[in-house]
Amino acid sequence: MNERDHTREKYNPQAIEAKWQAVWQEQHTFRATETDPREKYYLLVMFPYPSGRIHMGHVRNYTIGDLIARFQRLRGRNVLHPMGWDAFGMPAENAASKQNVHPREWTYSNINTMRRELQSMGLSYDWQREVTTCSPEYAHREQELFLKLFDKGLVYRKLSQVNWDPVDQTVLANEQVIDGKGWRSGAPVERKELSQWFLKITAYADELLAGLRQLEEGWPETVRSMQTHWIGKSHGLEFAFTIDGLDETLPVYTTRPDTLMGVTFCSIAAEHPLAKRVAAQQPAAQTFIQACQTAGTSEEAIERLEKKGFNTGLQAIHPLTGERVPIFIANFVLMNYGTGAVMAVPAHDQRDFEFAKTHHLPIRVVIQPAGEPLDGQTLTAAYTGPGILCHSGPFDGLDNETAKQKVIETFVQQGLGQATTQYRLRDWGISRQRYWGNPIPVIHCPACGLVPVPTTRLPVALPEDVELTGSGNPLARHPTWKKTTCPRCGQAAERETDTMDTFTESSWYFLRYCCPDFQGPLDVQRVNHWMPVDQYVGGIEHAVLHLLYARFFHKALRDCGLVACDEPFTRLLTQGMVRKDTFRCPEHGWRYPEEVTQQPDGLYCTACAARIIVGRNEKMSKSKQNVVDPNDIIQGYGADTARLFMLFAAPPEQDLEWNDNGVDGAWRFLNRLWRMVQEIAALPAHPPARHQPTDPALRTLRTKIHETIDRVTRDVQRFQFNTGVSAVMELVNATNEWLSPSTPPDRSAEQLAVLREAAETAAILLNPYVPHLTEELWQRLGHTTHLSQHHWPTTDPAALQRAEITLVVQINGKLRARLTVAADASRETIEAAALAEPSIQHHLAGLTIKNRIWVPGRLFNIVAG
RNA sequence: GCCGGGAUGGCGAAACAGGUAUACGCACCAGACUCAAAAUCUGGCGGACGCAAGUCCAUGUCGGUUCGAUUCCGACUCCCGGCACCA
Repeated sequence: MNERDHTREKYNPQAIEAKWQAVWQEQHTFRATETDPREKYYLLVMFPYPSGRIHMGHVRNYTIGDLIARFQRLRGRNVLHPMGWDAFGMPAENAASKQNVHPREWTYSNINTMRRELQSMGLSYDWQREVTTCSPEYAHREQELFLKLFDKGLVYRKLSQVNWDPVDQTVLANEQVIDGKGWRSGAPVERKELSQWFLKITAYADELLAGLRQLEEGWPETVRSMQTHWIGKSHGLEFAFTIDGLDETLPVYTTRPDTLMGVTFCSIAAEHPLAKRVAAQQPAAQTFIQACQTAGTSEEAIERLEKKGFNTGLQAIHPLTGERVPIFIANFVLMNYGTGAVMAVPAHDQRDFEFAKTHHLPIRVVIQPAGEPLDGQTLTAAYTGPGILCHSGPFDGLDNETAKQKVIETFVQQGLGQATTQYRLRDWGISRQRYWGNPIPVIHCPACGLVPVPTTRLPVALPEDVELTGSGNPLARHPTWKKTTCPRCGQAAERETDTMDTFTESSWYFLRYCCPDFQGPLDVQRVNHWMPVDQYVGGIEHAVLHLLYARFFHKALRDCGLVACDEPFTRLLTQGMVRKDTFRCPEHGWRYPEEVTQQPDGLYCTACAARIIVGRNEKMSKSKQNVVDPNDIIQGYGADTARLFMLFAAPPEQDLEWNDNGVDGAWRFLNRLWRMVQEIAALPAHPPARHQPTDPALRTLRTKIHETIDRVTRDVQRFQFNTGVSAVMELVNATNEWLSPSTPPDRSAEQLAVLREAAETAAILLNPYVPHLTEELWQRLGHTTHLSQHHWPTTDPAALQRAEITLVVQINGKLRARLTVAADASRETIEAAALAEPSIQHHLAGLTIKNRIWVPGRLFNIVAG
């Protein structure tokens, strides 16, 4: 019987995982306290919406977060790693109306399921800090925060054009409208005018923009670029045209003051006050305006190609030339950007150009590019590039960038206009006409107007008895809930029936984690102990929505004195999606893998024998029938295998292709590791090596151990988790060489020492990846302390010194020979050895050496010709 | 259209800071063990030519810088993501 055969027990992940999860829970291993003197590290993962069960996206997100948390803990940090539930929202209401359960019941039941699932993954959360946003406690604290923002003047109510989702019967924020459709229902969004609550995010536009520069190191370029674009800051000139025959003016905003002399008409939005005035007198105008507003989205795409307008018959007078130009109501002018009216320069703006072509308006070139001169008659598209001004009176001959400044100066000097800054960003509309959200704590009093609910009368609780039909506003329909008295005058009054956008909850949950039990909005001391978040991990899909709102909310709370730092998330890691092949049958649509049969020439539908179309890898989703249930993997292979596969298959930012064979690979590796450590644990006990051994081969193994420590440490720090795994795999492979049956079973003391060091190092380096297995191996290696509370290993500089190195000999940059030499060999020795190599001599035959490039420790390149 | 990211074996991917391209894993092939299979172990595995030693070619395409380029620069193709009448 050889050494390997009596390998005792098999790796049993279910038993091991249950065992260690229980230990961690009982001993509160991952509890974080503010009194811990070690340096704090706040690791945050985006909390889930409790939709029912966890999916692979969650598994990936939380595995990555857990790896970082465990790594930082081993590195000696006091780690805060909390978890909670983003629990308000529409699905609960939909489920309620369909299944006749209360949204609260549905939500909490899902939370219980998902908490159990997350716990089965062995994630190192401090569950004591669990936060549930639909809890009366959280809603209470949020209402308090709302009132603080209200007092700060950051909340207001106004009549506004809203995006109305006709299916969900609710208002959507601009960010929630995707391709003109509701982000949730997918229904074409309509325009409607309603009184809405807003948070003044625009008051922070400049700071939100400037803050992105501060995040250059820690945030991905894509996210910063998306937010920059979303904020959309631009500089320009605001001035007014006088209107011929009317005693009012038409203010416009332009970023191209240099094209001022090319104006041949003006365009105003359909919702512009002037348009309404015109409509009052001209029925045709009214018809046109209505057409603009009711245009469905499907038609809108077509409509976008065509610039439509209605000539009001009014004339605008150019402030510098006095020229009269027509004013159009145009379907492409937006009311809520700039002034809702634009000066039109068809020669230098593509939209104006198209409009001018369809309405036969003059096109006047005022900027000439270097080279071929442009002619308005023959132009086929607007010229938007740089050039020299012409037909522009006093500005002729200036380059257009200088002209921008000159035109602005002229307007300012003559009191005709001013330099202004515009933002694309608009205030955050938070009103939702839903039940399952946090009520806006304001009372409408007929006498006193809008009166905030006094903090002593908070929280405004949701009524339990509510009828959910799936449409309209349940709170407004409730017979008694909204009836109350005015806190100011005591007269009968009504509650606000709008609830807050659920992005409000996720805008401060990371602050609540710092003090989940605090009897007040936020415990400033504890919040400032943990904030800012050192590392935030989540999906790229929140690049603008959540991540912009949260930054704003945090800054607003800072200005209320509740938190000190300027930016909430120092570093951001956006993980890629989990994808899988899709199968589609021409007859039956999307098919599950088990509904597909493999034939030599392809895949066929089991139901109808039609040939299957194998789609490209797509994000896992129920509709595509390409989901893999994480619970199946965890039950079949164990959480450690699932975690290892997730971390090994791709770097975190990249999309990950789910592959069953890859899961097998992870499983096999863990078994190999298990057997190896078992075998070493069975050898005579010996403390791990502290010094380099005398045996050269053994020295190489110990060098490998320390190189692995070095590589994994670097890889984890730069989030290259996959290569960290590779490094440990190499170490395991190298160590196994010493355990194979061919090696003699009588082992020297130094051999026992190095083998033990190898086993312990592999265990600890993999602990953040596969915590249960490594914890078990650690115990089996004879330790009584827990690996989760151990410290990360450091490298022995002596072990990293290789005695021999292999370097490369090149001729003209081409590899011609490899030399293994003593690490301290001199350049002369190596050059002589290199030139003595037969292959070098062969390739140098007939050539003269012109130059020698010497890279110590790496290569020697002979330049010859 | 604009902004951002990417393209390396049959596949997922690696290459710290311009210096051995294809580490690690998967799949596949061959062998060992087995009555057999699974598991495990050993070996092979970018392409072409060659008995072999070896030679040449290859990191989306084309060009440039360099002794040397997957890496830097320029142009292009394709893919992915975001934004899209923002004046």
